[in-house]
Amino acid sequence: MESVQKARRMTRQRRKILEVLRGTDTHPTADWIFEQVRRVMPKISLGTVYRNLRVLKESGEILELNYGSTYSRFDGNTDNHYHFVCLSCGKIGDVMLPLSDQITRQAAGAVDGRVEFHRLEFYGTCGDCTIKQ
Amino acid sequence: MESVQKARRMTRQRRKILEVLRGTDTHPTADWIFEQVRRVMPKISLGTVYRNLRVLKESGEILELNYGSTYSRFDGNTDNHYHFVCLSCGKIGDVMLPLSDQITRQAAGAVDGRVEFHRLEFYGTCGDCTIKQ
DNA sequence: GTACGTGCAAATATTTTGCAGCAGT
DNA sequence: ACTGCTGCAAAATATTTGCACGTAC
Repeated sequence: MESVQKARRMTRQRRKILEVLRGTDTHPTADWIFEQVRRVMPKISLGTVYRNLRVLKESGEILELNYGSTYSRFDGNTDNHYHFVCLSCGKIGDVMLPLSDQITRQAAGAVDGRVEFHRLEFYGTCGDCTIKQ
Repeated sequence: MESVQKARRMTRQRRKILEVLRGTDTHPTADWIFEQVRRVMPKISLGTVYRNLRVLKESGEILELNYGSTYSRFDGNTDNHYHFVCLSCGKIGDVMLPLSDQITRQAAGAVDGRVEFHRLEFYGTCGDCTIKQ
């Protein structure tokens, strides 16, 4: 019943995907990452992007976010941090607020099971959209 | 530029979908709701379920949740409350913890824009799955 | 050399939509 | 009667997968 860990290879594609993700703070979609990588590797396929995003997520090198849309966004910053989602334009930003262990501990008492971590998202209207309104 | 509010009709289908959603605390998927409603309305279509879930969400009568899966789950309890997601079996439970306005206020100072509300999810292993391991 | 990874294309899965007739108000 | 809503089926979207070949180790 033990799950066997596969040997992972750092391919050119995987390295580039990780590089793109670490080089932005826009929390991009799989398709956006695909377009960026394609500029330097025109033959890469979207399937490869998805496969790598899954591998990278499983190994804890990136995070997958699904905040109220039909598609996933990815985050190359794995320090646990909070997000702010703009209800008007859909943009996702980072929130520079200290993580609270206390919140997780509080929940531990209110839940049947073991709480490992928490995720907190703020929703509202971002600065740009407030101006346009 | 004003968005005009449409008159909504409480059809048999819409009423039943809402009833199903309010009658469970399992945070079901659109498909599960479809199967339940189908037992009493065999001719209802999945498209109608999706259309109604959207209308009900827009009018604030239900919540849509997307917690790390490829599909949405829905919640008939709109008192803002927190959720606990089991990483092992995917089950979503409610967390009976008092909502914290303080958290939203704290974020307001750390974000460029207007923060309206927050969502907090806890992740871990639920009681059932802890036993099985 | 081995076996994991890739590109391609087809398959899935979930959600949305056009349309003609139905039904709530 | 007016206009929103339904069922049906097809379309759109996002993601996954089978396969034969390629490549990191």
